[in-house]
Amino acid sequence: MDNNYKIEFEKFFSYSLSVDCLIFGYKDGQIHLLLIKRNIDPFSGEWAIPGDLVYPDEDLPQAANRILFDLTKLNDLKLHQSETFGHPTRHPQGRVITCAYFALIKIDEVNAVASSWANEISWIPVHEIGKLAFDHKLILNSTFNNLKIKLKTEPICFDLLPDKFTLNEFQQLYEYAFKTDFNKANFRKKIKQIPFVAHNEKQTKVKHRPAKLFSFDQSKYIDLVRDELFTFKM
Amino acid sequence: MDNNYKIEFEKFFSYSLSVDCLIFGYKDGQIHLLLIKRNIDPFSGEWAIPGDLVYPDEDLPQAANRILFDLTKLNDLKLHQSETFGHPTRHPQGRVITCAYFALIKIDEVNAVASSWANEISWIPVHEIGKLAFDHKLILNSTFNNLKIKLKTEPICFDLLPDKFTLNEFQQLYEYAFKTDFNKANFRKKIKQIPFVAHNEKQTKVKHRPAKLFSFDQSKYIDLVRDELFTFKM
DNA sequence: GCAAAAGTGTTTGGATTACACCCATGC
DNA sequence: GCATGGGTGTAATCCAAACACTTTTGC
Repeated sequence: MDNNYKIEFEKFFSYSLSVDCLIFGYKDGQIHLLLIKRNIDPFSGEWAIPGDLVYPDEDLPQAANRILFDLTKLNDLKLHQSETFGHPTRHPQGRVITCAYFALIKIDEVNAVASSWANEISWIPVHEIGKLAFDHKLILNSTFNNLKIKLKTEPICFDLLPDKFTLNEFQQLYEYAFKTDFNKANFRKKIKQIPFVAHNEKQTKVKHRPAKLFSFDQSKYIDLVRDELFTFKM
Repeated sequence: MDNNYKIEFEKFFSYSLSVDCLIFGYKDGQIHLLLIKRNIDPFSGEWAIPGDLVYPDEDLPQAANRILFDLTKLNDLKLHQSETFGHPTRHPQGRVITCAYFALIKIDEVNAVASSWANEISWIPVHEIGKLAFDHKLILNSTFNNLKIKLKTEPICFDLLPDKFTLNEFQQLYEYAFKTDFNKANFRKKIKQIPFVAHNEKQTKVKHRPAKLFSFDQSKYIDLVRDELFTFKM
């Protein structure tokens, strides 16, 4: 960005608007976040949450979906709005207000790729993320909190889990998110009401008794909720 | 820098940013929202949520606090961020992104006043609010939902209740918010753990047995939470 | 057989619910 | 006295936590 550019910027407009897109995935018992390594100043070389300015005539979720698509080639995923950050000095080069969205993806079904604006990307376990560019650590903390709140009341964990999962993978997702251990027997009693499809398939390549595979029964869930026979609660 | 570039640029950054401030109060067993009657187009003559453009060098909560102060002369209240709305056509005169905040006030301690930009204001029970200007009905619905979620997990009900309240006023606040009736004896058992100051005073001017007055014991609450002896849950 | 994790049953104590009853005040 | 809401006790039930136990696989 050359200097003229910045002068024009400040002369005509006092602020601009961006969205940041926090893409969460689950593997190896850990919730990961997709980060990009910045290759332009400011914060060149540092890890950041993917984001971009909102285009004219583009709705905010649409902008977030564009970023998501650029990185994952995934389309039309459910986006969850998180917090909006607008502190006057949060961006060193001008006033940029950013609205954070998060998306949950089945990590084994995508191959996140570098894009024009992100030549190095990486999945990093949420609890191991250190310093980030801008105020992105704040954005992550706030957004992960929002994710945790939704994990308690909506069946969005199944957006993170693979289509077929074991009950232990399911349990470990919550154990990682809330940093607590649950008793296996009690956990299974609690989730008994959740509508699952029990497959005949089992885990393979494990050196112990293989676990049964389950799927979330989306259509049965919708029916149950419609008839007020069940509310998801963890 | 050539001229084309500049035109592109202006187009790109021709948004403006506002905050809307939803001010809730509680009286007569109902949660009320402070609305203003617009006296300029668009939507002149219609009811709307108070809001204003964000000033340069002003943080978002600061802008919301400014609106709150203009209308109520209250300062430094806790503001809760709600949803951000940015649909390209949500404002008929241009692209305006708005970030919604809500504040909870003790309605009997303020005297909401008209201001330069709001010559008619009114407290309206939340469940009786009809059509509003712009997409303000959407904003209200989303924000009242956020309020309800926080009412379940944080002791913010005491920001709405008067300093000294009866247990029935307390109960009725939740009954109004969630549109359900609670059993009195069971409700009182549930709230037994909440730290209250029990006053010797009683209700006056009621034509039945006067109820005892209580206050929320803020400092005890903070101690209990710090020591993880209590979490607010309704 | 052994290690490792899958998977299930029992007991207990605390919380939730339904319901019944008594109490204090104004008129 | 009676109407009105304030205020409390009991018993049945449900739910969550703690814990122990059996099962199935690989090696």
